[in-house]
Amino acid sequence: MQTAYVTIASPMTVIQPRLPVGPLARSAPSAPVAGATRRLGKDQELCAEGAAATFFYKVVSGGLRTYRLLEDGRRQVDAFYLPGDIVGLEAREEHRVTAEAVCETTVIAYRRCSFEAASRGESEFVREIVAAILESLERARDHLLLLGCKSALEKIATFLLDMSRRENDEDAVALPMSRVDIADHLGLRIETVSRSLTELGRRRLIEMPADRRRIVLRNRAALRDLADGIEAVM
Amino acid sequence: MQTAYVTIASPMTVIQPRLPVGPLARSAPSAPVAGATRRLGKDQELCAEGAAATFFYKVVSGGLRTYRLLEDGRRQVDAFYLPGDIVGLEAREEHRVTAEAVCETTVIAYRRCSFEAASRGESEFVREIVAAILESLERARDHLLLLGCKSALEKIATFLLDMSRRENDEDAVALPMSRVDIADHLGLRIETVSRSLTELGRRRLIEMPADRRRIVLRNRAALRDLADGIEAVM
DNA sequence: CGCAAGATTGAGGTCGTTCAAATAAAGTGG
DNA sequence: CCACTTTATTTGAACGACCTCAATCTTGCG
Repeated sequence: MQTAYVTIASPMTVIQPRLPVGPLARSAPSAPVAGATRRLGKDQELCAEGAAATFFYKVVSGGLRTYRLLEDGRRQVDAFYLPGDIVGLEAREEHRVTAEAVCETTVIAYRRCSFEAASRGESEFVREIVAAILESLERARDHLLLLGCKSALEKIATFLLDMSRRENDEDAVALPMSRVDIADHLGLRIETVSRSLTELGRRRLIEMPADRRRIVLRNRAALRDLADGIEAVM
Repeated sequence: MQTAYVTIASPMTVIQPRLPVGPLARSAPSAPVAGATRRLGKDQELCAEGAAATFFYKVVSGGLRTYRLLEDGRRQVDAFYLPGDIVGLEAREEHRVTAEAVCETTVIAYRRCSFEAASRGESEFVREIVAAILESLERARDHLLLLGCKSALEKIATFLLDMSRRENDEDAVALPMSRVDIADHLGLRIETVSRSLTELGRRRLIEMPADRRRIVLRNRAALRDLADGIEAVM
C-alpha cells in the first residue's frame, strides 16, 4: 500500500528542537532540517504534482494554493495556505498536488527526507497508523476533485472504477451500499445516480444484472476516460 | 494543537496474529494493541462523531460508511471502507466522523491509545509532521462537506468565516487570492462567487470596501447559520 | 401472496452555469 | 501624470444539468 521511502544515505542530521513556534523552527545547529527562505512571485510554482518531495514548506507571508487538474483543465483548489501553515508534507516520494503562490509570498523550506529517516526508528505500529492517515488524506483529495469538478456521469464512472480497484479489479463490482449512500457520497440525488447508471448501461460501458447491487464493467477504457475528464468521442 | 491522550491502564489482551494484513496484526506480545472481533447489523453504528476515539477498526467483511451532517440533515458520506481497510484512526481524542455498517459487517477493534503513547517516544519532529498531516485531513473533510452539500451562498459564507478564523478572527478579512482561485476552491464559477458576495452584501452580512480584496464581516451569527446549513430566517 | 422498502422513470422547476457586455483596476509607455 | 492597453471583477439574460415531486416497477421477506 505505502511504498517505502528510502533516502539513500543523504547526509542528514538529527534535529533537537525546542522552539516556541514549533520544532520546525528549531533544528539543531549541527543537524539542520530547515533551509533557506524562498520568495515567490504571484502565480509562481513552489512544487509540482508528481515532483520529488524533497522539501516541505512553512508559509511566512503571502499565501499559497494547492490544486489538482482534470485532463481537460478543470481545476480543484484543495486548500489555501496562509502564514504559519505548513504545506507539502505528505511523507511520500512525490508531491500529490501542485502548490503555487497566490500573491507575493515567502516560505521557509525544510528538508523532508528526515521524516522517513526519523520514523524508521519508530515502531511498526506508529508507521502503520501514519500510513493509514495518509491513505485517508489521499482518498479525501481524490474526492475533492470529484465533488468539485466532475459531472454526474463522471462521478459515477469514477466511483465504479474505484470500487472495482478496491475489489481486486474484478469486472463484476459488488455495491454493498444503497443508492442513498452512493448519492450522498457523490454529492448527487438517488434519482441522478439511478439515471446515470442507466445511461452508462445504454452506452454499453457497464451492464446491470437483475441484482441491482452488482454491476459489470464492460468498457474500462471508456469509463477511465470519463473519470479523468476526457471528453467522450461519441 | 494535539492533546495528549493517556490511556489509563486498561486490561487488554494480546493478539498474536500473523496475518498477511500488515503490522497492526503483529504488535509486540508485551504491548498488545488489538482487541475483539465485532459484528454489526445493517446500518448499525460503529462509532459516532464526537465520541471518544478509544478504538479504531479494521474491516473484515461487509462494509462501512463514514459521514458528517449539516444541521438540516444534509449528509456527506466521506468514504466507504471495505474489507482490509482501516477506519477510525485519527490520532485525536474524538472521532470526527460517524461510522456505520452499510450491510452485515465484521470488524476487528484495536485500542488506539497506544498511538499517542507510542508517539510520545518519537521525536518532536515526527509529531509535528503527523499533526500537520492530520490538520490537512480535517480540512479536507470539512471541505468535502462543503463541496458535496452546500449551496453557493453557504459555500461563500463558510469560506469567509474560515478565512477569518485563520486570520485571528478579525472582522476585516483579507483575500489574497483571486476570484478564480476562490471559485475553483468552492466548486463554483467566478460569476457565481461574485454574485454570492454581492448578495451577502445586500443582506448586510458582509460589507465590501472599494478594495475588492478585502471583506468586512458584519453579521457573523447569520454567516455561521448559513455555513452550518440552518435556514436563514428572512 | 402481499406488503414494505428500494430503485427506476418521467415531467417540470431551480440553481448555478454559460455567454456576453459593462465596469473597474492595474499596468505601460510616452 | 495621463492616455491606453490589459486584466480582473461585476452584472445581465438565457440555457442546462441536476433536483424535486410523483408515479411505477422491482426486490426481499414475512
